[in-house]
Amino acid sequence: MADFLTDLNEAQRNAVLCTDGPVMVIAGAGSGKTRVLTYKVAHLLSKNIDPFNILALTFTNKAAREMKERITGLVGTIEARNVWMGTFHSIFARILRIEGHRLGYPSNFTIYDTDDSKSLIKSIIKELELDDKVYPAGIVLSRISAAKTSLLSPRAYIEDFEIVQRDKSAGKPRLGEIYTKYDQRLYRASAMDFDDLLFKTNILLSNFPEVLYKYQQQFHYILVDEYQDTNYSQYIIVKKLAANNENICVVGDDAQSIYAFRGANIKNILNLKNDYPDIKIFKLEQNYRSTQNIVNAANSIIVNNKDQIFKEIWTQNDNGEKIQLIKANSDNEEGHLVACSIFEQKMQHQLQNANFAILYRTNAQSRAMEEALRKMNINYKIFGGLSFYKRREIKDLLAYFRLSINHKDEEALWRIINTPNRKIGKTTQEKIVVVADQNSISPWDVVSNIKSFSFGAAGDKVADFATMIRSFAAMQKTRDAFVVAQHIAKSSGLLKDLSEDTTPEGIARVENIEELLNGIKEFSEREEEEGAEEKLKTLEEYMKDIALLTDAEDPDKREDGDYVSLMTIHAAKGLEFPHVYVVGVEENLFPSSQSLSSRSDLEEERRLFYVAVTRAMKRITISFAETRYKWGNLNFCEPSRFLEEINPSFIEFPRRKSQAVQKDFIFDTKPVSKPALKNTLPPNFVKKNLVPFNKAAEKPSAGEFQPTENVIDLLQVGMKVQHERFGTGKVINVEGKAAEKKAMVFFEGVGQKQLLLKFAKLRILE
DNA sequence: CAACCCAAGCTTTTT
DNA sequence: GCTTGGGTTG
Repeated sequence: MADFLTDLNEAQRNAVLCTDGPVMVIAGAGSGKTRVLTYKVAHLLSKNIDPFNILALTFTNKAAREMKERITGLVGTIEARNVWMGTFHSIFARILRIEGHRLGYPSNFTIYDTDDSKSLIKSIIKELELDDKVYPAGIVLSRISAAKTSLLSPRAYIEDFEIVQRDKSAGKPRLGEIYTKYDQRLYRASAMDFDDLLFKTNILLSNFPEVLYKYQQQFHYILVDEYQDTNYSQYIIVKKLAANNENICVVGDDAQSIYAFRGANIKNILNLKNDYPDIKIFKLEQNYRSTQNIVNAANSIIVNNKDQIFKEIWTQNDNGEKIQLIKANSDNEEGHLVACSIFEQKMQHQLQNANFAILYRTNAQSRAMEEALRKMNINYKIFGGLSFYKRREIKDLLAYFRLSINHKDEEALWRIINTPNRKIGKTTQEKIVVVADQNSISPWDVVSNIKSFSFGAAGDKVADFATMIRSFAAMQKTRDAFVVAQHIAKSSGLLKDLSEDTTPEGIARVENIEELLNGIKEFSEREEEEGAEEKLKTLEEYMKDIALLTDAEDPDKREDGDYVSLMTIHAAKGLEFPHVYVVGVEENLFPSSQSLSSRSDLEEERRLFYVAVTRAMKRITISFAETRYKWGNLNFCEPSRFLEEINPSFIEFPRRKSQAVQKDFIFDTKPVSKPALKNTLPPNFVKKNLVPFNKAAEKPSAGEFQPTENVIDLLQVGMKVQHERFGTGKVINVEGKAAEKKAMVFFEGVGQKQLLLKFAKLRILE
C-alpha cells in the first residue's frame, strides 16, 4: 500500500497529500478526479485516521459505491467500509434517523419520492378547492422544493414579502398555504421528502448546537465529490460541519455543472475562496481519457461559456479521429444510421457492443435508437427511464412494506387500501378522510379503529385490512426481511391478483415482484462481514437501505452481457466509453427549448454538451435529424448552434472541399438529399463508395485557418478584433506563447472574455 | 363500486 | 404516440 502514490501524476499527488485545511481540486473531464478522491481517503486511512472520522459525500449512489469499491481495493475491506461514504441524501437520512426525534420524527420515518410528494400535493390542492390548472402539482412541488433548498420554512415563506408578492403577480397567491399544509401533512405522516433530508438536517444543526458539535467532532475530514452540483442547502451543511477544523476537500469541475435546474449553484465552487481565504487550489488539467481531437473539440465548445474557472485541458494521447457527423432525414432514420455506424465500426475493428454508448438529451429519444438497434440485432441496455422502483407493482408492494413499518404513511395507505380490490372504494376512502378531519386524528387512526365509527358493511372490509397490516407489522419485528416480504406479497393478495393477468405485461409484473423478492432474499442473507454477531435483517432495515435507491440502478442488475449503453447525458456523467454517439443535436432539443431564454440556462446546456463530448475516449459521432416526432406530430428541426461552436478543424465532414460545403452539410436549409430519402446509408458509407478524395483536400488548408495562425502571432493590445459570436471587441491583454497564447478581449454588449487564440477564430480589424 | 372511455399532458435533466 | 387520470355509465 505504501507506494500507491506513485500511480498519481504530480498535480494529483499534491492534491492527495494536502490533507489538512481547506482544499479545492478543479478537475477537468477525464483528469482523474475520482482517483484523487479515492486515493485521498486511502491516504488518510494509511495515516491511521479512523475511518469513522471521514465523511465522503457524493451525488449518486453509483459514485459512492464505486468509490467504496476502489478504496477497498487500495486498503482492504475492513477499514474502508467504515468510512461515512454515500450520497448527501443517504448520509443525512442516516443522521436524521438517529437525531430526528429532536424534531419529532421517529427513526422509521418514510422517505417520500417525487411521486408520493406530487400525489400528496394533488390531494391538498383538492382539499383547498383550488384549480389544478392554476396549481399543477409538478410546478407547486418544484416551488416548494426551491423554498426548502433555500432553507425557507413555510412560516418564513409566508412572511417573505417579496415571495408573496411574486406569487400573487404570478396568479398563484396560495402557494404559501399549500406549502404550509404540505409540510404539516408530511409531518403527520412521519415522512420526509428528498429536500427535507437536507432541510431538516440544516434545522437540526442550527437548532441543536450539541448535535452540530457532535458531528463536527466526528468528521475530522470531509470530502465532497462533484462540488459544482451542490445546492445552497448542501453547501450550508458542509460549511457548518467543516467549520471547526476546516479539513475540507472539495472536488469538482465548474465546466461540468449540469444540475442548476434542481438548485445546484455553480457559485458554490466559483466563490469558495471567499469562505476559505487560505484554501489551496489544485488544478488537474491533463486528460487521460480522450484523444487530442476530442479534448480540443470539447475545449472549443466550453470556451463559449462566460462563467468559468480558467483551465486548460490537454492530453498526451494520440490525435485520434475527428468528430464524425451524421445528418438524418428523420428521428427514425437517425436511429438507423447510428445503428449502421455502430455495426460498421464493430465489423471493421472487431469491437464488442460494450465499447459503444448512445447519449441523448431526453429519455424520449431512446425509442428510435432502441428500435433501430433491435432491427440490427445489436444488444443494448437502456439506463434510467422508468426505474425498477417506479413500476406500479413494485411501488404497490413497497407501499405494503412502508405502511407496515410506519402506519402513519398516508400515501402508502391510499395506494394499497384498495389494491388489490377489496371493495373499499372511493366513497369509503373519502369518508375516512372526513372522519379523520372531524376528530383531528390521522386516517390510519380511523382505519385501525373503524368499529368506533359508523361505517356499516364497508367498515368490516376496512377492519380486515387494518388487522392484516397490524399482523404484518408484528411479524416484521421478529422475522427476517425475506420471510416477511414473501408473506406480505402472498397474503395481501397482490401476487395472486397480478398472476391472474396473463398478458405479457402481467407476466412481466409478476416477474418484477419475484425480482424484488430475490433482492430482499439476498439482503436477508447478506452477512455482516465484521464480527459474527447475528443481527436480524428486518424489513425495516431493508427499506432504509433502498429508500434512496430511486433511479438508474437496479439492485440486482447483472453487469455481465455485452451491450450498447443508452442513456441521457446526465446519467452518463462520470462515465466513459471508447465510442460515443451524441444524438438529436438540434435546436430546441439540445439546447432544450426551455433553456433558450436565459444566458445561464443556455450555458448549462453547453456544459451538458461538453459533458457529452468528453465521455468519448476514441471516437465521437454527433448526429442530428431534420424532422422529429414530438407528441405524435412531425416537427422540422434545425441543427444545434453547438455544432457551429465546435472548431471545424476537429470535425470530419463527409465532403471536404471548402468551408462553404462544410457549413452546408450542417446548415443548408434546402436539403439536396430530399429526393434521395430512400438512401438510408450513413454519410461515411457514401464516402466509401465514392472515388477517394485527393489528399490535399483532406487538410484544413482551405485558407480558412491560415488567418487564425497569423492572428496568434500578430495580435497586440489595443487592436480591434472580430469574433464569430461576440462581434467586435478590443484587445485588453495578451499572454502566453504560440499555441497557448490567450487574449483578454472586451466585446461591446458582451463583456470581457478570455480567449484561447488557438480556438477563438478572431479576425483583426485594425 | 368497477369498468370503460376519453382527454390531457407529456419530453429536460435526479436525489 | 403513450400513459395517466378523471369522468361517466352500468
